[in-house]
Amino acid sequence: MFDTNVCMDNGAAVNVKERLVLIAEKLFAEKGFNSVSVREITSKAGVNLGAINYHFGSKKGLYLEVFRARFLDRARRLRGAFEKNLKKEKDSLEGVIRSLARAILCGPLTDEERTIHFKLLVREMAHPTEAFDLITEEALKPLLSSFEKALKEYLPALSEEKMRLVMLSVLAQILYFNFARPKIQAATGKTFDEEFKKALVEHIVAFSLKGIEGLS
Amino acid sequence: MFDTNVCMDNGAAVNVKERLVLIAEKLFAEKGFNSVSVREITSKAGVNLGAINYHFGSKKGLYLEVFRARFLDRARRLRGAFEKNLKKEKDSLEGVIRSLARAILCGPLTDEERTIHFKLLVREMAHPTEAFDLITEEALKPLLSSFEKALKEYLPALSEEKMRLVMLSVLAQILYFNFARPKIQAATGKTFDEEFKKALVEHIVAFSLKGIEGLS
DNA sequence: GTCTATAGCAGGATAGAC
DNA sequence: GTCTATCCTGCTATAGAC
Repeated sequence: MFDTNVCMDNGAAVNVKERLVLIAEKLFAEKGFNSVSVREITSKAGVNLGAINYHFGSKKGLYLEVFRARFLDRARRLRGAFEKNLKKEKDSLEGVIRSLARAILCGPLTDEERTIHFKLLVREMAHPTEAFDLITEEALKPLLSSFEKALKEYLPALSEEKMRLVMLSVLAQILYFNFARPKIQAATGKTFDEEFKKALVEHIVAFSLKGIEGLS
Repeated sequence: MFDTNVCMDNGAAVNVKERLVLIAEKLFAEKGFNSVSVREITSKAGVNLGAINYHFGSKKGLYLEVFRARFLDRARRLRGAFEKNLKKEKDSLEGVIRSLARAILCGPLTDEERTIHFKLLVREMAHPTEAFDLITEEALKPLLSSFEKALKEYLPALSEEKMRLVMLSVLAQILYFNFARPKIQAATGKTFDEEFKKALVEHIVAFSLKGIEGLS
């Protein structure tokens, strides 16, 4: 009669498995793997305590599923947006930087998705688990090699080593502005609204563009 | 006869309380508060399980003591080094940036101290606890206002808002290069030795200097 | 001050009814 | 597939011997 896996939650129909992944990634991003309990996940998802072990085998299995099912999808959308931006932007170094910054900060991700995405990423970078290789191979390498290839067109003389450092400096700012919101708010006195985010994008583009040009 | 609080550990004489703080800050930095147990701390410190509650009241008390006794001391040394560098450096914007970058990355802290310091800082920025206010008021604000004051001399036209963003961009890179070592190593193929660290300093100085100049 | 023992609780995982 | 009840482990914190 009814598909008992499906229910209405905030207007979005999702089954139990999906709901667990959705709630879990929020909590894992916010507090880290060890600071989240299966009891918290299941109660917030409104499902049974045993559901995680039934569907994913273990808490760790759910954590990995978050990356397989959600993180990688977002990473692909980010990379797609970057490459689409590249074609639209004017043919310049600034165009390349702007394409990346816009893809990540104004791109296909909602504000909440972006927060989750980069908090998960930073956590894995600081304290790698089994998900680290997956992220590196399937998400970071493809995006960074696209970026590197685009940069090389305008900076043919820049050594590969400097190129890597440049990409890390840009990444550092993007990750930091997403990760350290409490500090950013304390330092600037601003709330993280759309206007402020746009100012951040402009800042990162301007700062990084000159920084990169200065190295060549 | 003997002071039973004192023992030799790797050549350094420290009492039980100090040993606990020393070991605890390493573990808290590496894994985060919730992922470290008092059993792990006491056993690695070679002291009794009850010692933490006896000396600090609770695990949280020990965590706060890490910041009061160790973090703030390092922060003061960092700020002192920055201001000392400022006097020695040539009178220029580059001198200001270099003073900060050198203070933090080649300054009074050992490599291990720097790793611990900035991992603790990033954790508090991402997920503030009671220690956050302490850090902000006693460590970050003093250093950043020194930096801001020095910058203003060479960039009188730069708005306060842009100044704040600049400082955050510089901080972002420093934090990231200290926090995301696994990723940095994966991306560059380098080990984190002295030579590589020097290259990182040079990179951050060069990248940020041009980035800042471009904004004025 | 330092130790052992243990209280008291929360964690992940599982078994078995429905 | 879902639920409840429960096992067992590990946690923080404390009490009390020495």
